[in-house]
Amino acid sequence: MSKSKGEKPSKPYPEFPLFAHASGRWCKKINGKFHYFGPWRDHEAALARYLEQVDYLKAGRKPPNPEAKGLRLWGLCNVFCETQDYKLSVGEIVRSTHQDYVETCERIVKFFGRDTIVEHLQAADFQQLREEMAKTLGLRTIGNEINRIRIVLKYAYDEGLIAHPVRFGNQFKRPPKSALRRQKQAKGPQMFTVEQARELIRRATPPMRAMLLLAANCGFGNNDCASLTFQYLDLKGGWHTLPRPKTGIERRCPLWPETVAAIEAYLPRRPNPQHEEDQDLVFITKYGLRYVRDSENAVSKEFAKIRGFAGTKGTFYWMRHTFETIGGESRDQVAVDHIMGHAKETMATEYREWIGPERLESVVSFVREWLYPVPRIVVLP
DNA sequence: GGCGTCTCAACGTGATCTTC
DNA sequence: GAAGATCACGTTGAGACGCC
Repeated sequence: MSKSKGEKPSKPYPEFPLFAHASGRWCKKINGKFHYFGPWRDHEAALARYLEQVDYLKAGRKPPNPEAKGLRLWGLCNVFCETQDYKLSVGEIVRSTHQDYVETCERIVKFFGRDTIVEHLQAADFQQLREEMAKTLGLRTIGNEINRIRIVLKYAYDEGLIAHPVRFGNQFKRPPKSALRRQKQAKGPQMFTVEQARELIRRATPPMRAMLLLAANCGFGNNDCASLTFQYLDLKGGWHTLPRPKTGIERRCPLWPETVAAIEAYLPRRPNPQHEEDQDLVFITKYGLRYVRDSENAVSKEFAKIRGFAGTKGTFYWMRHTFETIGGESRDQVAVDHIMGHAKETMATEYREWIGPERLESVVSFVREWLYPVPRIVVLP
């Protein structure tokens, strides 16, 4: 028995994406397979359905059933983001973390589709998402993103928005530490040779020379330099006692004569700070601002110029890596960690009350001899 | 002690605007 | 015109804490 479908219609307009299939329906071939979107008699409804489903079909996923009941992905993301808005407003999280969550929500809505029922997501869906992320993101970033995606979907279960936890599958986990280590090794060492370090210091502007010497001498990073205040700097005694801004970990370090001299050479040229709260900062940009601010890192940018002159690659932070590596050769890792401001919460650090200054001096002298070797006088017998 | 979860901060870059 | 500031976005490293 054949149904009469009438005369096969032509496209209502040239850009219309579907074609009239002999079965009486509007059709489109996607990924090598024919999909049907409605009868000839209602081309607008067929087009609307096509537009709803095309992204899912192109991605090789099943489009959601509009009649299906359950929490939709966009609904979950809205509620989750409202919670994060609140956390941001009361200071529980910072702006960058809030932004990370918003972008994670945007990513899963874009990939899975806004109308996807959360409880319909399966391990295979997450595997596809991971493969998609792997096309553009590094291992570390994929791990962090996977983390946040799991947080969003865990939130749905914790809040009672879905009856069962989402199954992510065995593949949708942070990359193992071994893989992260392999990727790091593949990139090669991120430190300067002694010739590169000397050339960078030699070619630097006065403030950058002082900052580079602080990095080589004390393992300072960009923000350490930008946050250093006179309160924590004893040029006469030759010590700094700046706690690490990132962690608040206490640390102190003896300064080389070269470092003291570079800071003293810079200070007469130090511009006046624009803002009252920056009065005590040692390093100020030529426009009177602090070097590292919310969306600006003038240390990185100024270093990039010097790096160009010196004909080397790397970042300012590599000098910190260099200190850690060369300092480690002194065989007193505890003293190196203290100077670096690393918090290693072991029982030993719990019981250790202090580290003698001679141990810190020994480490920085070791690095200094690497950078500025003293000619040895050999006394012949 | 090891690992997973959650969070935060630092680093890096490019386009565009502003100031000197 | 050059240098620095601003904005936006992406990437990476690491600490705190809880659970097994």
